[in-house]
Amino acid sequence: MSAAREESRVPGREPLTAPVEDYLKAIYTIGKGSGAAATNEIAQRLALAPASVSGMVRRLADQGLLAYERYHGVKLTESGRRAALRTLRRHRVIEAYLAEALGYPWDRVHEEAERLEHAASDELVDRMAATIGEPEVDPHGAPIPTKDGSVDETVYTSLADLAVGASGVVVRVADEDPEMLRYLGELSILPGKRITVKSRAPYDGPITLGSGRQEMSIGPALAAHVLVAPLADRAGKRG
Amino acid sequence: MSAAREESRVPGREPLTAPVEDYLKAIYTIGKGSGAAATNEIAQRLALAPASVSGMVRRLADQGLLAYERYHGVKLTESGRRAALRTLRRHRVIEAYLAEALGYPWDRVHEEAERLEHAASDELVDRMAATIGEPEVDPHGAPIPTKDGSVDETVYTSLADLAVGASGVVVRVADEDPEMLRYLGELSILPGKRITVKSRAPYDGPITLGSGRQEMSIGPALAAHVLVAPLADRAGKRG
DNA sequence: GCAAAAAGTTAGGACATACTAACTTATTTC
DNA sequence: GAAATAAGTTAGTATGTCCTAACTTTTTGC
Repeated sequence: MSAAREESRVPGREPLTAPVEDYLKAIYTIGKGSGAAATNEIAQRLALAPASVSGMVRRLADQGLLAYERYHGVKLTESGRRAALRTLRRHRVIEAYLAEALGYPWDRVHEEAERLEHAASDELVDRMAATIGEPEVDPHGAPIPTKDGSVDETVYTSLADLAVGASGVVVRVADEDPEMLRYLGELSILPGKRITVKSRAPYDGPITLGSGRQEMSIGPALAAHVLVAPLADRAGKRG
Repeated sequence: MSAAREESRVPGREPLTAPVEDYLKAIYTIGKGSGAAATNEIAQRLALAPASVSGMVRRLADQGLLAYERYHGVKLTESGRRAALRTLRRHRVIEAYLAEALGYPWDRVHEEAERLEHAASDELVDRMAATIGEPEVDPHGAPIPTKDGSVDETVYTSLADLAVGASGVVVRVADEDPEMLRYLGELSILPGKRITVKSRAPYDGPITLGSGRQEMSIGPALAAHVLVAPLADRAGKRG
């Protein structure tokens, strides 16, 4: 009976709990591309008290999922990174599937995926991906990790950093805030859209954008959440 | 801050945890049609120690989900019944969806649904149901509760109880054991199949069945897991 | 380079869920 | 109807995750 309960004691193969998966995801996205994640950042992203993070982080280090030095933040180990990417893949495949196959509006896929990612098996996720044609990005443009754990880690410019006069194609928008997503949708600032920065008012003022014949103005906070692939600047700076 | 955490304190509207949903489902299926559920039965169905059930059952009673009298089993309250049926609906819609939309084999939908049922929102479940045409039963023939909490509670005869010479249409098979489902699939004892009991060997011996031109023999344990709607007996007893 | 501020940690506790061991109540059997 | 058996409960404990309060370490700003 105790044997039955200890089943697969292969080290590092025990299924991770939902909170653990959330920590790993958070740490991965914070420290994306090598950086370390600070306790407070993790706490903020997960809406937890910093003290809780200290505690959890120590346990995760014991499990070999991350490297932890007291007072100096954490970094995922290879095994932690793999686990994080597995969860991220689930999340993004599920988002894409909900949007594609079930007609979910793009502002609500995140919340639903946030719960399903912990319950869906790898097989389910793979079937979903296959059914909608192995998408490479989720509905917000975030790249979907492959099964073997590789992701596109290209770093894009945000609309807030694009020079006046420059153009870019929207590749990705922040996915967590439904209201923001609805607003971006209204403005039709969507992945794939081509946008030009017409002008930028001083003192963090509004940024005026052109897209096709449309012209609009958004604040820098919003602009920071829109990532673009810059296009060869056809016009130089003007404005 | 404490206000933010106590949010929706409407009594009986707090989201239920996965274990609680599992208890309610188990209690519902055990006491289906009014009966009370015994502690040991609940424990067995959930693979828990009876002591754990005693503890949980008291908490569920405090929450108004069931009526509990020490040493005398439990019965769901109306609110408990509603919660159980909500979970059962999720489970069965998910099973049906996995089979229909994602090509899941019928012996594996149960396990996957067992986890997803706790993570899927009502909206997701409703979209799934709509997408596959509002099915009335899951892949094993179990009736899907409607959104407003009604279910078909017809009690069917099992193949083990069908008289020799009698015929019936398979309406439902037990859903939990993948191996059994695969075996039934091989024999093509599937919901919708018409089957006649040809003979029954004494002392719990094998039951011989006819279905179309096919003839086969199964044990009474397996037969007990196949529910049928008896057909008017066209031939009287013979054999 | 030291004081104030920020960041992070430990201590101690809560809650949900499970367990085993020991006990109590109910049911069965003769 | 009393003893044996079955069913169910309580007591005490463990684990995972979270919290607040108090403390320590690091960083920042002059």
